[in-house]
Amino acid sequence: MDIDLLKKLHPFFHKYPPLVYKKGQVILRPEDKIENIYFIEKGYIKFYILSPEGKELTYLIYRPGYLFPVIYAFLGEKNKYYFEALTPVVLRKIPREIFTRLAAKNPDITFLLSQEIVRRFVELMDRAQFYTFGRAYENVADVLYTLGKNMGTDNGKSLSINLPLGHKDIAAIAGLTRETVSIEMKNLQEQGLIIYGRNHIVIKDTDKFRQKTGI
Amino acid sequence: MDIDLLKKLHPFFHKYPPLVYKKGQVILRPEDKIENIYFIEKGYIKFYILSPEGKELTYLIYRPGYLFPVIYAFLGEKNKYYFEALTPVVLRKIPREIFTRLAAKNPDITFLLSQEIVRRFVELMDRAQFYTFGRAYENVADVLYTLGKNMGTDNGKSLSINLPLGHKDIAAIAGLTRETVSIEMKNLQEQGLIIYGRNHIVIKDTDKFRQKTGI
DNA sequence: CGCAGAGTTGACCGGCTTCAATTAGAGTGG
DNA sequence: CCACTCTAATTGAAGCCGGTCAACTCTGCG
Repeated sequence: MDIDLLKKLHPFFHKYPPLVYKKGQVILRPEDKIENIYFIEKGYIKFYILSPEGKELTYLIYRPGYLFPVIYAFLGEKNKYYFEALTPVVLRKIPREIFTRLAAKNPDITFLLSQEIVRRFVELMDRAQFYTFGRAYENVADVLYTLGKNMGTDNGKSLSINLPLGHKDIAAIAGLTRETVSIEMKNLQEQGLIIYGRNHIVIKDTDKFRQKTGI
Repeated sequence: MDIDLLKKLHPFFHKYPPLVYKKGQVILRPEDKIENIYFIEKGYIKFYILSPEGKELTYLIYRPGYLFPVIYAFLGEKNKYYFEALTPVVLRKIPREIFTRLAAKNPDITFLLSQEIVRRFVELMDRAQFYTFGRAYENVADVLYTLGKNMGTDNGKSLSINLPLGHKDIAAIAGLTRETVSIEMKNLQEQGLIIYGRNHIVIKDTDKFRQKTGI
């Protein structure tokens, strides 16, 4: 787990001053030149792109312990993406070249980071299946389940996601419209599979949820 | 470029005997236990998944110099994917734990590999945009362009992809049906933007292609 | 109280899929 | 070299899912 990553990286970043962002604030936008690597100490970050027509597609949500933008940490290309505080966050930033040197000297960090990247890669591949083949309800179900697994707390049978996710946030992850997500969320609630609240979503019975939704 | 990776990795893998596969042969399937890491010395590998209904989704095509399955090299989870020879290939395989040790001792290899993984990550994210927002013709255009950039030879103005890609192969990458791809490929040919042949695709004028297709 | 943002509902539309029938082309064996 | 086979590609018709648009409700909050 990336708890390791949090432990490993924290000492290096801790000497830099904490940066606090409020929910909804954009930390990096496409035009920004990437000179720093950010470390998430607290809170959640939404990583998304805006299509030319202004539609949002959320690729991933980052949790404490992760770094961004990893792409530029490794490749140094031009930025195309948005990084936004999904909740209040505390970050630390470190100049890119210092991070690169750090990674070169600490192969265990590079390895752990690679693991994390691969893990996210797999997550994106799984999502891609639903983008292309999935029905709307499968797509929504997969988003909820994936969020639960990655961000949620596992209460044995149930799974709670304590994030302020509105229908449109879910829509942006699922690649659907808000209206469609509304319909599917209502279905899931009526089937008694989830509880949906302002700041949390609960998958009541994970096995039942997966079985009923077919994911 | 991963020419570096090829150079870096070749010495380590060279002592293992070459494995030859014919076009169309499946090298790894979901049921297989992953005990080895494969290195592509020659040829191209298709990396895909089969949905429960039997539909194929091709995530990526790997070229010489790359390793697979990277996911299991780093994570060691259960395999879900297919790896198949898209052309005749020559591989070398190395036991997983030996590779892991190799990576731990050579941070430069881990770093280069991470770069490659991130590069593929970006490729997949770009594709995801077209899965969700794109029209069929944009989707197809993007597949061709991405293949050209990654696998093709750049002749200044034009871009040749020397792979045996049928319409259904392109459909599996684009996440569309073969019929739809047929229509879009015909459009592209009639517009004089591409030449399509049994073993090659040529994007005649890259700039014009991008401009006309809007990608 | 009024406003803004979030969610609901329903009608309509359109692009892609699905299904089916046909044609074209490549590879094989006699 | 020609029939045979199999897969790939083409074409067309029909249907459906989800998108779009618009009107409405609900909620929290200043």
